[in-house]
Amino acid sequence: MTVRVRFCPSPTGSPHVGFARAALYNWVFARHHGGTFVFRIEDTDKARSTEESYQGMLGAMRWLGLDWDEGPEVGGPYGPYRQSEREDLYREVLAKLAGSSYTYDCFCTTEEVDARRKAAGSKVQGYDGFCRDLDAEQRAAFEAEGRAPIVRFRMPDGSVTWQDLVRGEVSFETEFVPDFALCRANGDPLYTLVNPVDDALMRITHVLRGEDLLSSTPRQIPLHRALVELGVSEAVPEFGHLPLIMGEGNKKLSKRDPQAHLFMYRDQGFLPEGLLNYLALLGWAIAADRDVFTLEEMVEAFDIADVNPNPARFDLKKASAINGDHLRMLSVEEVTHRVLPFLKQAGVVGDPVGDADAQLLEQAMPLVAERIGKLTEAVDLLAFLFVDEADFSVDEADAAKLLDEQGREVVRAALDAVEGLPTWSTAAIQEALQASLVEERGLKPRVAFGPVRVAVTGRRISPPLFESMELLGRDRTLSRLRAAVA
RNA sequence: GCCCCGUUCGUCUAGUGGCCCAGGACGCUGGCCUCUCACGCCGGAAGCACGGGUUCGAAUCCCGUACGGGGUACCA
Repeated sequence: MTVRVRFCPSPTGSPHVGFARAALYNWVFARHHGGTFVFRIEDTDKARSTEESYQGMLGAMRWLGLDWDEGPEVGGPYGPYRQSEREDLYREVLAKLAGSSYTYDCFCTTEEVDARRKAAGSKVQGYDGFCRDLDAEQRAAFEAEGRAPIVRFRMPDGSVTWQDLVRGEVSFETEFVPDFALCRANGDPLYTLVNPVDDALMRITHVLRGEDLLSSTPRQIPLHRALVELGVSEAVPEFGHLPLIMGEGNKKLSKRDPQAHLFMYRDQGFLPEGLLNYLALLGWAIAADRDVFTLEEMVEAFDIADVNPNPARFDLKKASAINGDHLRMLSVEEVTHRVLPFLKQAGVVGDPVGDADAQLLEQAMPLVAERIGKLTEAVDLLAFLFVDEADFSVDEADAAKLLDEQGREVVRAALDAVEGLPTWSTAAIQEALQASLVEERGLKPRVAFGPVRVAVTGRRISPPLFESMELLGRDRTLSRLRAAVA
């Protein structure tokens, strides 16, 4: 049997980290088994779905590098893949169900149901089955009142049990699972119908989703069985419920939580492979003593049975650390390529990049590639090399600390030592400063080079000083040293 | 309230009855390296929720309790 899995977000709001994790696990599962990864858009809720959000979902998948075999823009044999374009299909299936004994028409309002539940002192919430066995006369009476019925699924007696791919055996007594609505009174199909119907129609074999949907499974399995019985599909899929990702306060990470937003990580300079690696760790481990790996390695090693069922807290610090490890796995050329958009956006280099800047960048990147944990950090480290001399400024707080009277004295000495250098090279600069400041004046290296660093780069934290001075060039370096002591 | 799921260092995890007086990672912390910051290296503190069983033997199996989470719509 060929594995077919799907990832089916609702385009409401911006994609969040739970989105990325669910997409990742489904994608990896499909790739591991050589199966098909279906991307479907669940936009049946017309009031909440937006085109902007839809575009965001596609953009998020592309940024993450999770490609889909069937879905929007690539098509496939079971399309269309946006539920808003599948309404005819749902109405067709709904008609089949309505013509069977698996469903019944229900005329009750929510208020009536609540009132009856309350009066009966029932512990169970939701529908009470009032309309299950209406006769023709009762139907006629409701219709005479002008009521439009909805279609409800008739839950079977007994229990629903399945082998959850992540949790093992899970079982619900159906007395606690009320008959549920499949459509609105106006005929609009609901998620309860549409999600399992699409899984059935698209021949999905494994449903991997968040634990928040665990309690909808005892409704979906009987519905799937009915669909098989009615010839709509061939088999009931297997289910696996992934642990939820928790945020602050140990609540499910919600769209309201700023840490939840995927694009925040992209904009902060996370690598998609770094974020994905971290997300994979929330519920899965590749080995006992290892937690940095590539997507390919994950595809190779992934087994849904190894996924941990308990919820995990999102830890930004560890996510950053893993991201840093991935950054250091990249070649300098690759880091340069990834950093470039951030440099352009910050206006550090032009767009397109000029020849001189490109050359300078190529020389400077080896100095910064290893010392950043996020792509945006390169911008701060590199800006001093590219800025127009007129716009160069020294960080005030850093200047206050290091360019005091004593610091300026050091800078004067540095200026003397370096001004007449016959060759302007890292080695020559280092030798001259070392001799003058450390050996001659007996200064500790950090005391000697700190003020010079601030004067030349504008900050206490910078790429290595002597290399920086060489790259900056003699003229600009000297003018900055003079400016610092003026 | 009711139903379901879960519970190993602060956090993420390894562990599927003896290899565990519990291993790794992030974080924290002492030190080394060092022109700053990172990186790298060496060391430290820190955990099997609790109570009963089962067993020669339990972090691992069973029951209960506590705690946490999810669900409970004509949302998805």
